Amino acid sequence: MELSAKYSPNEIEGKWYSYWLEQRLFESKPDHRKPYTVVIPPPNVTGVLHMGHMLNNTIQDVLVRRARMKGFNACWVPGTDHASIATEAKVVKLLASQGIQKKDLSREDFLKHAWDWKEKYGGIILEQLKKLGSSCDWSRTRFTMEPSLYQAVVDVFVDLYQKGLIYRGTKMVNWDPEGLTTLSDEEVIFREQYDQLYYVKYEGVDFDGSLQVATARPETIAGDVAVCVHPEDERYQNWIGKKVRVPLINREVAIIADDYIDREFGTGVLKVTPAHDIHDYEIGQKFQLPIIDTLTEDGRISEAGARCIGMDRFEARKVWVEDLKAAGLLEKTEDYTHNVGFSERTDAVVEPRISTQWFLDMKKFMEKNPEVLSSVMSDEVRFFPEKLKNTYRHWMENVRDWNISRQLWWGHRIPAWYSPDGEFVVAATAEQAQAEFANKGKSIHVHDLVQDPDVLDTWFSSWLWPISVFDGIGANADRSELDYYYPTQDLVTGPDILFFWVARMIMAGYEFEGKKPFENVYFTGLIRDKQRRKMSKSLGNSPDALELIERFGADAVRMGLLLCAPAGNDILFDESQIEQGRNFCNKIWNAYRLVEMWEPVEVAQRPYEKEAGDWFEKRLNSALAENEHHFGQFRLSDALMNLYKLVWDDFCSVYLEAIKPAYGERISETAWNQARAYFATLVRALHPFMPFITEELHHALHEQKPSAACAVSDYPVVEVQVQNDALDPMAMVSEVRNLRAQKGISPKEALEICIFGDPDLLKGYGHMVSKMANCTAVWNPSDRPTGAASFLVGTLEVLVALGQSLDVEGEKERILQEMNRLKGFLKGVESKLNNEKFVANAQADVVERERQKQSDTLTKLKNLEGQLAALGS
RNA sequence: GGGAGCUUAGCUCAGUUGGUUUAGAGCAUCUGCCUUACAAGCAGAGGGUCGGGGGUUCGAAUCCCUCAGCUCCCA
Repeated sequence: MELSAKYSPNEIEGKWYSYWLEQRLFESKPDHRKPYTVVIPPPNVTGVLHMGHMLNNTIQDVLVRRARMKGFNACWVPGTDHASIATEAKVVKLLASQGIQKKDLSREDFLKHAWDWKEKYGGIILEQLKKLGSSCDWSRTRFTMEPSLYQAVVDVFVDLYQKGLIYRGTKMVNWDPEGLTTLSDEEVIFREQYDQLYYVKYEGVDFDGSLQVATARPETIAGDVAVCVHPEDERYQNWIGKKVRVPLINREVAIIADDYIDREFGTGVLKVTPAHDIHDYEIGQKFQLPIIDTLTEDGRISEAGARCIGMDRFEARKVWVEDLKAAGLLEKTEDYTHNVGFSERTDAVVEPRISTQWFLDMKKFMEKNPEVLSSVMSDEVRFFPEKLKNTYRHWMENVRDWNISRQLWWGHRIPAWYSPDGEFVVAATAEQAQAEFANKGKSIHVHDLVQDPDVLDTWFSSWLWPISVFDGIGANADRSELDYYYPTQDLVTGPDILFFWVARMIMAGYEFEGKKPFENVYFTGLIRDKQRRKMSKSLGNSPDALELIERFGADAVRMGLLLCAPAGNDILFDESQIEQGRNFCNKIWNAYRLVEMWEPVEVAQRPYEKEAGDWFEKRLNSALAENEHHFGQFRLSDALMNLYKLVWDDFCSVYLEAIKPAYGERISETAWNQARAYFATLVRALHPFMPFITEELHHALHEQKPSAACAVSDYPVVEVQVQNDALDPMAMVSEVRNLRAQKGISPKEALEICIFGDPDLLKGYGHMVSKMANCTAVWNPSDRPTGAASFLVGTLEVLVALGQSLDVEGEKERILQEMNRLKGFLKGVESKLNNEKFVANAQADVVERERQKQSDTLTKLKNLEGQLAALGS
């Protein structure tokens, strides 16, 4: 069969993915084996595959495939997240483009549209993950809003309410004026913004003169209910307790004093606007001040705002500034840089707003579940990279109550029921709510109960994911699978959802199962472009993930992403990395072509074949041993690089070249079989990283009849503990080749080299060295050749007779330089050895090593002196 | 403003409790090669006073102090 010189991934990837699915190799059922469980971070149901997903899922797939080959019962559970606010925003936008406003729709009609959208686009991303090669158990695909998972969320809410961990309260929350919903603290993204700081004059009522107040938000002046200074601020002592007039509004408000005030900021006078700032709100509470909410829910000026009513808050700011200026009340303006909160989903500027919402009491929760923090700090749950433990602790120690209600329709509806007079109970169903009311002595007809219109924060369902995908939570829990698969082993996710998701899964794990949800968390980096910019739609710097797979092949893309992706490090994406992956696939492919091309013959194994096999076997075993270590530390890019070099350098450039039959000869059957066996081992070691090409070659190398698919074959194990050679024979080969390059001697021209030193140093590799360097070696001849170029390999001295063509002066110069370098080195070594404190204090093996260095260097210097003398001085 | 972390070759990164032949890798670069597996290739080479300064130590990329620059998290 003629094989193309170029590897074509497109022809084989689809074939093997179908094969894996037909053989049901990714499906998992509880059995006698140890489980290895991974739950996918469920992508948004409306999402499409982007670079972040590819990285994340490639890492998961590497871990899962390796575990599967190692004989674990590997179970990778896929699924999607309903993504309440994100999906609702998309549906609203889609409807708007069709001329339909959400407010004109009933809840039922809107949800129908949303489900239609979900049916149409939901799961696209899962199909895309298959293109990447993800070995998920697709028969287990879950969705956070499917009936049983929905029910689990409702049951959990009721349970936590009954335990007193959930409460309904009125406080200042984050309000998204575009999404028209509250947000948790974690959904507010602070970004630095350049603004103006306005110095506004508040005229005295019962004193002459005025106070100057610095504010960035003049449009909220109508909500001012006081001005506040620091009690010890000498500038304002006389005015505390007096009154000023709110500019343009003319309301008289008191001058109060509180040590919250930062005297250095602005003029040291704060306008107190409790409805629109969390700190002002707290001061307002303390001084029992009224609250004047001057904004509407969509961020416009309300009736209470007195001026600019109905105008957008930022438009109103401009008008306010103009009017203040016109009235002579704006005294100065200065540039001002501060952090402004934006909605994670809609990017609208978030408003602090007083509102009645549902909260999870974090303080009580953590008191009840101290393991949530301690398990991470003690490495019961291990974080990779470890530094994120600090971030986690900081968050846990400062976290405020979790606002879990959202003013949306798409999501799990809050199971709270209100009687006509406004009282509420929490219950899973209306009937149970009715019973609850009856217990309280209230007889209410089911039809008169009104369910809370709000839904729950998306993360209030995803925090159950590692439990709920196994149907192990809620009133209808079935523990049979959960007991087998839980706790899961590894979680792979981005650091951006450490608080949103990882922390809360740990919370749910301990609260509902009394156990951690996973053993290890691997945090990937963010994918950035070459200029370190985040990938984003608006910048247009995000490559089309599927198109990359189409162009380069999934294996190449996976490799390109992994090569430079240590845990927690951002990935600077560059297409050249994917090219490197593609080139590697091509290299492997061509290695296969070479091996297949050979026609073995039944003769005794040749010495160079034997030596090359011995050499490669050592490399193979030490690389496999190193990789066990790398995987233990989740150092996937190191493990991959290790295999890359093993295949490209050691296997292809050295081993295959070494056993390659000379022109007109044929490889021995023994060597050929050995080469194919090594190749098959490499293929299996590479499989977790590059599943497609390895599956193809696995079948090819077993002549289409492997005992099992590569995906479920045995992961290569380390055969023997490797004893490193005293001298790498390839160092000798490189030096000879270097000499050829320097002297312009063709590789085709055979050389005779004289080696002085201990022949044992190259023992067992003589034939291989001869073949690779195209030379014959004479050991320790009695006569030194004249006119010889020389070099050192370790302590071995090598001479190559060049006769007339030798540049004697140049050679001398080179030797002198090398001697100088060695003398400097020797000086360093000897100053250590002559230092009594070193010899006395350093560990014995360290001292011994220095002695070895000394003697080796002296040998080298002696050799060089001999060479110099031989050249004539 | 509070906290965490980073700074090693042109680029991206390793560097294990301070000592492993006076710092390693991949990519990029340079030189020579169309050698019948692969030019998506082969062979070879060059390149860093480990951000600056100070200290501890027999010994510092590694520990401490300080200065400068950068990143992330939280408010």
